[in-house]
Amino acid sequence: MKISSRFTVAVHILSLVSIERDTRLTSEFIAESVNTNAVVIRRVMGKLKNAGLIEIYRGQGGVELRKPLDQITLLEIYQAVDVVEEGELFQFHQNPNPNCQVGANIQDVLELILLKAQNAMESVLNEVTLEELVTVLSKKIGS
Amino acid sequence: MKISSRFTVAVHILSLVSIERDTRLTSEFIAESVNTNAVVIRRVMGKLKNAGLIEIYRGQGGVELRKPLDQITLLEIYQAVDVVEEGELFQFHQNPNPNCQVGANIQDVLELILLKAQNAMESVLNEVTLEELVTVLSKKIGS
DNA sequence: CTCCGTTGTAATCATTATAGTTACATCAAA
DNA sequence: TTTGATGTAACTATAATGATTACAACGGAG
Repeated sequence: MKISSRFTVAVHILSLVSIERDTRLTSEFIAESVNTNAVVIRRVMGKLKNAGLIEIYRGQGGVELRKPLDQITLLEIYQAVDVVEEGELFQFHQNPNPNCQVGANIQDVLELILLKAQNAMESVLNEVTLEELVTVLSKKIGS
Repeated sequence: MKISSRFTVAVHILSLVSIERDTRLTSEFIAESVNTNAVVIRRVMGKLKNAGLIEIYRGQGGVELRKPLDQITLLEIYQAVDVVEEGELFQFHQNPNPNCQVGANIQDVLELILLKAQNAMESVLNEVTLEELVTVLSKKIGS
């Protein structure tokens, strides 16, 4: 199991938008950088737009960030593209036997722990902003 | 996206084995507690056996833990059932454009962060033993 | 030694998510 | 009005998941 590349693609897109501020980016251009189809890019960008992270210009094309880089966290991007449902990273089996003492109670007990685990992962994403990422990326590109 | 129920089913199985120590558990019995097919249980148990967590008796049936409860962490169970590949919780898009500065460098930068995120999640699993879980579960059953 | 219930595992199937692709209506600027 | 871009539906291929059937192999009870 892997978390959909929609998330890493979204980060790629936003980094591009940030670094190529002077260029008028089209979905076709971005698709070439990511190495996928332009429609895939448009779909991800549609979600980023719905989340209020970017503005997309029809007609002539072009994308703009709607928030300062240091106010966009990786968690926001992750949530924008719907890769993991809230509190449901781990799949439980449906309808365990309520007549079995273990079956009747295991999920409540386990769920507490798994929520904590998911939360720990997402907290890391919440602590990193696009600004930090782009700074490191720019340095890497410059060198 | 959700992490396969193999993991939560495996925890269910091991809890049952621990709590029903006096019973000779068959895959059919366990399947009724989980509410699934006996073959699904046997497949998960096969992985737990390969990981050295349980001993399974053919012929008459029956399962036994091969390690003390306090020496089995949820992380070990998670790894035993192969639900997430090591360091690959997040899917990257394959072959980003090496001629694009962002495409050529974004993955290295992002990977560091995502490994940290995965690690944070798995660390929580590593901090919880079956003993702790079964203790809470038993209390809940007793009350 | 044979019988019987159980495990181990292959094979098949339905369902779902992902990602790619084509097609085309809609839009906005030149 | 033309042109090139976006938005989105529709379809496809691929893969993972979980359920199910079938059956060989095993091992204890009689």
